[in-house]
Amino acid sequence: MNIEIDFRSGIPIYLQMVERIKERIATGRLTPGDQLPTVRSLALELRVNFNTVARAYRILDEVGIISTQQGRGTYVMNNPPPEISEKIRQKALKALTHRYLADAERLGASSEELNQILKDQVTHWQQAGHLLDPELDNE
Amino acid sequence: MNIEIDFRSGIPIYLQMVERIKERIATGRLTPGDQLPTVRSLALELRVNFNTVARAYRILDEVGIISTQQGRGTYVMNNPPPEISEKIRQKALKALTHRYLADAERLGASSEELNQILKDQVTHWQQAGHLLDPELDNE
DNA sequence: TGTCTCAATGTATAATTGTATTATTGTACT
DNA sequence: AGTACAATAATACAATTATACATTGAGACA
Repeated sequence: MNIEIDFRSGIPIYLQMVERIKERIATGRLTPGDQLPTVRSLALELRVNFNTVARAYRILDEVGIISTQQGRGTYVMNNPPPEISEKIRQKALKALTHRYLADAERLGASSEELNQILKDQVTHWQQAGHLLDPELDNE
Repeated sequence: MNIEIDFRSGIPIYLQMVERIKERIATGRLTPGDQLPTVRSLALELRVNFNTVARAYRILDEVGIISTQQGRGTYVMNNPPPEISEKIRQKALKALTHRYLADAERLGASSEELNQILKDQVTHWQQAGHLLDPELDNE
């Protein structure tokens, strides 16, 4: 990877790594789909603890620049989609809704049941500002 | 098989697969006696290691939903009793709604816009249906 | 008919990868 | 000195993958 870190600059290592990786992506030396070094290999290369690398990766992941996947590795994400026109956006939203309702119907949902579930989840959506993960626990 | 999994959701792949397959069975898209894809073919389709598929199958096997047989394949067992099936159905509906709202959020939909679109489409869906309560607009 | 071979299937175990939690270190400030 | 806090490291853990293995069944063939 050949990233340069200055241990005496006073700037935290993980922040330096975030910047260096951002640069790589911005300049095209890293492109969507590319796998970044594993936290351990990059840590070895930079003579740093792998948790420090993981911290940098996590920051980039939260911003959506890369995707870290346990057991698989970390990958450069697709470039943020260009501004989509309002009409296309609305069309996509309608298609999405159509598919959703079709699936719900297949699941035998009545309009009342759907109404209830939507009200419930939209409330959470608005309160949290984002959506919570569905519950996957068994029974 | 056309199963959808989200590598970024933070939910383990094998658990996502368990849920998706449960949904298929609960909704009758997979019926008793049907053969599931081999661990290798499904793994290839999902770009995943076949052991991950095997892990999902094993979980479903232990619960008695499917039957995996070395050298033969894996098959859907008899339908689970209705009360279990109903639980799975509800959970599937909630997960479906969650994914829908997450996608809609990504498209920049406000709750008001969503409400309008849903009202529109539900009208077409069931002529009788008034899906959303008006008070959802409030606050 | 028997059995041999082999491809396709699931299984078991270890290695690789990221994650979470806790401990250590360094630095600024009283 | 002492305290508080951030950065880093140590350790244990969970998910996924890599590799080798065991089981099954279909076909070849004597």
